[in-house]
Amino acid sequence: MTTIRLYNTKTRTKEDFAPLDPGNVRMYVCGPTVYDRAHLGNARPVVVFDVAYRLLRHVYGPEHVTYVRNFTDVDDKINARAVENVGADGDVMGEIARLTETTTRWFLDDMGELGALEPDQMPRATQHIDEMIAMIGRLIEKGCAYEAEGHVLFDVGSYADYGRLSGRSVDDMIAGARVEVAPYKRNPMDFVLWKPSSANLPGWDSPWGRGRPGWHIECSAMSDKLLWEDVKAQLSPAARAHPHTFDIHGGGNDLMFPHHENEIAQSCCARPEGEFARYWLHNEMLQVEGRKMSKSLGNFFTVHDLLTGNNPEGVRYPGEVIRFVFLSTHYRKPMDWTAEKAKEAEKTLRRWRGLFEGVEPAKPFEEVTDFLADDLNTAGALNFLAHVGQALFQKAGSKWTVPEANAVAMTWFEDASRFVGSANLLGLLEPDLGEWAALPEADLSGLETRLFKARQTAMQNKDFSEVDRLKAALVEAGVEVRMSKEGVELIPGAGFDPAKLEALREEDLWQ
RNA sequence: GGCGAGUUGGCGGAGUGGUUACGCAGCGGAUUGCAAAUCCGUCUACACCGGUUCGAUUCCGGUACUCGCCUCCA
Repeated sequence: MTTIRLYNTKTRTKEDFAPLDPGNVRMYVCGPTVYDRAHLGNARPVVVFDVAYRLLRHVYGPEHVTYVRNFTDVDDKINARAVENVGADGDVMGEIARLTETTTRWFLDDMGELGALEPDQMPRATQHIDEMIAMIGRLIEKGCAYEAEGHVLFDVGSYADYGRLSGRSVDDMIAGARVEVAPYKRNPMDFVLWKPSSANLPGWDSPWGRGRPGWHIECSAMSDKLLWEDVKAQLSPAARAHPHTFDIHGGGNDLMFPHHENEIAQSCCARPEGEFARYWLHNEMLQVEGRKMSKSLGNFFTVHDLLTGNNPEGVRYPGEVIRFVFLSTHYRKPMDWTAEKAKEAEKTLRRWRGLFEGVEPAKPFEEVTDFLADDLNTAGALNFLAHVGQALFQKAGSKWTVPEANAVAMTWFEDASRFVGSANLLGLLEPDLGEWAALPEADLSGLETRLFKARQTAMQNKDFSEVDRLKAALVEAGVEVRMSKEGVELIPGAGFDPAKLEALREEDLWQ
């Protein structure tokens, strides 16, 4: 069996991944707060951990892997946005329900376009308030949390390892803290587990009055419930006895502190006989055109903006292209989204698509697995595929001899052609993904015939004016035109516009 | 200030203790109604300084620079 190696933030080393129970591999990833469209940065962890999920499924079997990603649907940002949006009826609660439901669906749609499989479970925070209240109660019992002015706070002084994941000491953090400290806090670093809520905002009854949970406790409670309490009876005896409750916890590295640090403190203190996640994975941040993505710099894009062409280039980037760009940078390196990169990605995909056209998808081959098993080396896997493509290409063009240097690549031919031929090759390990935003396709056969005939006539007349008009019209519709004596090839490009193409068919030019 | 990551040719980006990465762009040529595509050929590398070594871009130490997080933000 393939040994997966993962860089564990907790130990700062690449480790062999040994599941607590190979029959029940469990991964939790922090999901979005649902108050707006997902931006490009939100998408990176989704794609990264989608690859991790696929790899785990490939190695341990789909039925032996559980992936949980939450939706944070109770949060200050949601409340604030709802208050902003609310109509004349002043129904803030109704607006919150509408907002969270809509943005949740948007998120799933957009991520689906990027070829991300849906996690096995996608809990919403509001569905697990009871578990959060119970966990907070346990923390108070154990002396790790205290009530103050309607709030419940976690006492970081009660957890000796606080700061270990992110490599900070509490003293340093206090010294460097720039935020004003609420007077009721025992320690400036103490964070909120429960806070009061006003009557017009979401709130739940609790031993500490009507209120709502803090952000950090949500993930602790949901991961504990779904990846430990609900499944521990089915675990192997060894896994049940193991101090760790589940295998992998993932997220962006900006969540390392304070969010993940706080999760660890909460989960470990609520269950002092044990620990929490065994491997911690963090993806690096995304940049746009070399700079941090921010609204003020005007380089802020939602995934939807890129998919639909609502961006400075006015280009609709298929999800497949976006995914390719993501995968071409290792997840622990900063990734720079640039229009040029996206253009290159599309070109490469098209080239591969052409090479492997008509080849049936088949089972993945182990070379790709090996790359991914080495700490999710997606860039290496893509490079490997590029090599295979090169070999295939050279084999296809039989005019000349294949150089000795490519002899090794040639031996991959059989497996590679079957695998890479998949229209969904960026699934990398599971070629059959179902529907997602692939490169645009269109029926251009009639137009090809028309253009080819016009060109044949023109070759005899030596009058190419009509051919040029037809070509210009196609280019205008975003179609790439290739002509030769043998035939005409029309390829829809990034700027392809089906509506314009349909309009073309109606014109006399084409009759 | 604290914590962490990175620095490969014009650009992107793998990889390796000694042998061409690769792609894009460029240049020269073939082909071509124009063009595109394609083909052939070809130029630019491993931040800097030490150390280990027969030999380092690859390992170790230091310097410089860049970036991210520490603040709602993935």
